[in-house]
Amino acid sequence: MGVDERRGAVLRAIVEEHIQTAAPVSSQAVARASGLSVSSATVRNDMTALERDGYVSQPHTSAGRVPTDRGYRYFVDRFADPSAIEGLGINHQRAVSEFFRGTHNALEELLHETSGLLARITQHAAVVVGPPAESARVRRVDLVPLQQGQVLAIAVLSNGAVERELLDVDPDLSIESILAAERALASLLNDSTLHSPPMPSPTGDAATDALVNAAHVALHRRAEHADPLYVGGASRIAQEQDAFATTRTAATLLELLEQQVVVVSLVRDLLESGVTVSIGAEHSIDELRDCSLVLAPYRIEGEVAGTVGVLGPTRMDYQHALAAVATVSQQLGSLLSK
Amino acid sequence: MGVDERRGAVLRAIVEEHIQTAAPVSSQAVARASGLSVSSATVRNDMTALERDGYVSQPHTSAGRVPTDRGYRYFVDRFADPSAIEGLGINHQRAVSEFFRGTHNALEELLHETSGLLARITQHAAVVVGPPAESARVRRVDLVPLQQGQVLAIAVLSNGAVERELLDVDPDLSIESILAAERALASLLNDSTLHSPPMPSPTGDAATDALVNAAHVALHRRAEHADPLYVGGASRIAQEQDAFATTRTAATLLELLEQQVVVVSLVRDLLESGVTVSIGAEHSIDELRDCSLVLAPYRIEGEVAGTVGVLGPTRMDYQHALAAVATVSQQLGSLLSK
DNA sequence: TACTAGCAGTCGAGTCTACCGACTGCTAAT
DNA sequence: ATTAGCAGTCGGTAGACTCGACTGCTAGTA
Repeated sequence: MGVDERRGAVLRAIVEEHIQTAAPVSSQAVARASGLSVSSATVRNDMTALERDGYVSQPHTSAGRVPTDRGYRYFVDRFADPSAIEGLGINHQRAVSEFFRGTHNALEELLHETSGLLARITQHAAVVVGPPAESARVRRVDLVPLQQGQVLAIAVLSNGAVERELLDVDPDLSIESILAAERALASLLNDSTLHSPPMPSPTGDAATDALVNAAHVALHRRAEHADPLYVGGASRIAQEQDAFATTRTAATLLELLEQQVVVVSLVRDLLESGVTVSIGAEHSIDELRDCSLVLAPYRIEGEVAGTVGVLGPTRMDYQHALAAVATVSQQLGSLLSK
Repeated sequence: MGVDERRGAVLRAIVEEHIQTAAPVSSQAVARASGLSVSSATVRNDMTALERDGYVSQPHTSAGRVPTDRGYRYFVDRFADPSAIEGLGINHQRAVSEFFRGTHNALEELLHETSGLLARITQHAAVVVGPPAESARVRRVDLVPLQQGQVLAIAVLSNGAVERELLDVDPDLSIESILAAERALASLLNDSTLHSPPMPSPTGDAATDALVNAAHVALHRRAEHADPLYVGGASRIAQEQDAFATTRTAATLLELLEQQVVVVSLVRDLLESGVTVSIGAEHSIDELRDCSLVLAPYRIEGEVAGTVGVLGPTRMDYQHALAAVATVSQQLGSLLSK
């Protein structure tokens, strides 16, 4: 076995051991656990080399080594097999299957529950990004008068999502005008996507036209900037006492998840560049310095529709997380494709 | 000033000081801050009496006093004026007004954003319980076929809420049957509440009847057990380092909020018995032993429709929290009443 | 050249001690 | 009834010390 190969094995042992124990890993522990039959002294030599190259670091002089972001990266690229669904364990596999075999409600709830499932099996916070409303076709449009001067515009999309916007209208607007607007909207939008920009489409009646336009604009706007984020198991972040040492960071993390927007765009950016594992400082958001993100897109009828992901400390079980997101995304996709 | 009166003042000073400093309060501090002109020795005597009666306690022998749940209770009952909206401060008042003057979307979003507002001004986690769907009238019912064998049932309620359930149906069901079912449902439900139990209503066609019934049952079930909880500022819980000493409790708290159901029923129970402030162990849920809950119902057209509340450590600023929930609930109610 | 054994050195973490200071409780005086 | 003053209690902090888990290095071996 060449020396480079052995160093890889040493790094692997360090990562695996550290993931298990959460403590710096000593040369002895590696010599014992790696399966290599070399002495701890040899491991020590390799460790200094690994440290020189930036794969591991020492918290302080007389301590074992801890993987750096770069070390984790090497480990993931080299040793983690994303297709290894067997990394899940039979119990979790069964849990996933059962979950998706059960009955579910409209899209939003399914996605929310999926994030809970993923959190449960990975023991980390989980995120699910829904399919963008853009790609779904409009199945129905309603304009429902709620009270004087208020109309609720509702669009039902082919994927089961329901977009709605409250509109303020002229209180004296007649029911007939609303109905006319509804008809006009229906013929305008049905079977098209909400993504396409609103176009004027005169019906002859000014009040009706105004309402049609307002509803169209509102629904379009919503479809534009809302692919919602579902977060499950956020409380796990608070449990990760050791990883997010200061309570401070845990709190800011939770806040970040509450705000949603940052996370959504991060996930989208990562996935667009084909990244499925983002480790520590690799992503640019400062609050996520100590976190890793393991992602998998799910496909509806072949098209990438959204993303499921796990958010945990950099010291996380990547094998397991990868297997979990792979399984869940696959099953979610096939359920949604039906 | 009688001795009982003075003891009340001492207790008040202890509570107020403790809320500010988070530390046990010494007799000197009380003598200095209470406005009473007595010596610390006198205060000490009163303190032993207060301790004997269970209003305060000593963390250890040579420490100051800390209010007990009972002490907070007395303080709230006696000194906190729930109608004291001026306890909010002009800035917060303005923030609330501006929030409600801005435009908002459908009910669910408004409530969610309201929880965020309340969290922001109180610096604690906030909850909003939505109006029960039961009381709202049905404005529209849709049955939208999504794909072979799937129909989405949608009910739009007069309060702007939209309830939906996904139904599995016979894949060969004709469009006409679905339309017929939709018409039947509309005449069955329009202007009534979802609360009333489903009744058979034969139309003559078996398949249609089955669908009508399935939709009705599903929507009714949903209206029954779903008055949803909106949680804002959950991350504040993690920030309360001192109050929820162990990370453990913070995590379980967050989990509780995620599960929703426990909190919803607690809030409902409390409000039914007219309680607006529940302190520490007063509520029976063990995980909330160190928390207080400050609630205010909001009314839509005179009827109690839901609740807004603040969830914080027992050591919280009750004055401010009371003022906040009072203002927010009042404004939320009047917005929803329109 | 590649590896190993063994030793010296480093440093964190835990324990012990002593001490300071912040309180209280009590007593005696007003 | 109130107060002043004093003695006693106890948590928290700082310093000294030890222990043990490491590493790095050097010299020796295959």
